[in-house]
Amino acid sequence: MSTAPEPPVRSDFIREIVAADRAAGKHGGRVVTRFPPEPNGYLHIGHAKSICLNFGIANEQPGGICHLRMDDTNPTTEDPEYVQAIQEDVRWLGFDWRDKMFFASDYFERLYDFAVVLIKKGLAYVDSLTADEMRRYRGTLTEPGQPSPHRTRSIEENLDLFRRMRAGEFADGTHVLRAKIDMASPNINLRDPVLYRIRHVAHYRTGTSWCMYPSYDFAHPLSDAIEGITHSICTLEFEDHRPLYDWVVEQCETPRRPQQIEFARLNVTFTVMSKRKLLDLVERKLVNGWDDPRLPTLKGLRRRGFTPEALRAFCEAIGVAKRDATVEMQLLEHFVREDLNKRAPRVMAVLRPLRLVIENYPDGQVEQLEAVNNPEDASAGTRRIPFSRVLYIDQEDFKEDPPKQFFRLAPGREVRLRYAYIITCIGVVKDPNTGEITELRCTYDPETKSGGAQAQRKVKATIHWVSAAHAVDAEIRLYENLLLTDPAKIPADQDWTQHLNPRSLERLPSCKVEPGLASIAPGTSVQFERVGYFCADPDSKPNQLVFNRTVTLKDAWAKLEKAQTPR
RNA sequence: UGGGGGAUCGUCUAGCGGUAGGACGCCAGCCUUUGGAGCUGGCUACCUAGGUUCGAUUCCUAGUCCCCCAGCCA
Repeated sequence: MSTAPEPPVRSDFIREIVAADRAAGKHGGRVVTRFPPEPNGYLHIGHAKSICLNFGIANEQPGGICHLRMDDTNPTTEDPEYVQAIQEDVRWLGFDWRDKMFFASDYFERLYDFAVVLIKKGLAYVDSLTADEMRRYRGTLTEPGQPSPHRTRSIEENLDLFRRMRAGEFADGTHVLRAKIDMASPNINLRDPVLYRIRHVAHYRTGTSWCMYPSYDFAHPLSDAIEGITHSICTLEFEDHRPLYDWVVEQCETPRRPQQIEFARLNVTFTVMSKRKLLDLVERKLVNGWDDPRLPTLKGLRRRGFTPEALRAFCEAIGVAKRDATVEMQLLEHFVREDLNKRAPRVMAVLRPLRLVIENYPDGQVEQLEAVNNPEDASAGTRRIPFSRVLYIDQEDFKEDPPKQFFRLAPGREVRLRYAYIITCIGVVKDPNTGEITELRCTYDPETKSGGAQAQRKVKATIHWVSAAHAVDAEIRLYENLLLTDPAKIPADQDWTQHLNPRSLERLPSCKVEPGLASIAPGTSVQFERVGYFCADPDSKPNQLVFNRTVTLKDAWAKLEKAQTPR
């Protein structure tokens, strides 16, 4: 398979390094990257940035390839369910690892051998301090650490102890294997980091073959080296692990020496990205599972109606750099709108129905009116929608006492019904007890039918509608920001969930949508004209459709209204 | 107060000694049978102070501020 490399749309400091390395013949001119998630949670949009970067770079280079590797060195939190989900998400995003799917757990035996090499070189030792003691010996940010009393164990004793650790002779926490580097290093990562810890826990892939597991700092660089990774791209917090990364590949004398490069992770306003917080939301049932459309998980975004194209365009637009950055949610929304505007068929849906009767329209008459499916795409064609005497319009499109600049329906006013007629409101029916408006009485002008003689007449507004007798029932779920505050601005001593937006989900159970939608497949995106982009939810049933609002349309009136009513 | 990083429009991001550019956002207007889309115009930035230089966002010096690190997590 020799697909031509894709030209990079824009460059960044990492692509510059890769290009320079390639030009200089470093790594034999090869470019091999990897995306190395730990299968202990679901992927989110921050991972998407990393996926787009790693696969993007590989795809741009002749012969370049990106591996998918499960960094599964901690059996206590990992699960095959996540492995499955991660693969689905990466594929859904549009990337292909071909046959390069790997597991760090497949390297356990080789990793063990590397550890033995280190011990034999006098560069690793078995320590028997408790976790607490080890912490005290480590020193602090400003004070050097002290050597463990076990630091001087003989190579023979270390070899023996390490073998017995593997054999299962010791309980959890009684011994660890540590690198022997420098307890006085100003870089705390170099103060004899732990390489192996005992955990009598079954691993989801290796079962009970092992009762000790390598740490990230040991397994990661070696996994990269084993796979021949050339550029090991990770986030900023690993920057001061790089000397350790280099030490491990150097001292283990691996034939290949990958190079670690760090970039700033993605933050997005009004949402959370940390695994801990996401898990918190799911476990405390503050959201409805990992695919809750309010979550920035890829599963959540997919269910919400975000497309892979939009996500990739977003990841490209945000760039790659080293400074901490928080991208505005509006940028993400911009890219879904841009994508869906080109592709989503237009349909009409009424979210909060208000009954409207056209007094001079013949009772029992039904017309099939022609409507354009997508003004941005002529090939999408047209469809027929039924029109009759009794309709529903959205409550928002009528005001008994319209404010300035409100162009829609009001007593005595006329508006166009999209693809239909111009109507005039001649009466308002109210519930005698509550005063609530229950029905609008209108007349229509038969000459103003769409495409007809008077159709060109200018009116201030066009509103959407559905025919009451023909409409299909639907539940529509509206979403807003998960948080009211940017997580970065929440004080650390505060429970961040206090800042959750109580209106992040609003269910509208009694919506009416046009009949053509009756058999829409879950996952399909449409535009509800004048309202927003929506995606059919898997909860949909034949006579009870469910839609998720992906994003609103830009709304000039909402902005005006907000400006007019100072709080 | 140790070490590692980073500071450019409101937000991301470009710049590699020679007029500070792009995207989102915002504002104004045009257009419109979606107050959508589209189009036009506009808005706002080099952390500070010195120095080198004909010329500094870029190089040097000294500060300031922000982020990360004291897991047997990754």
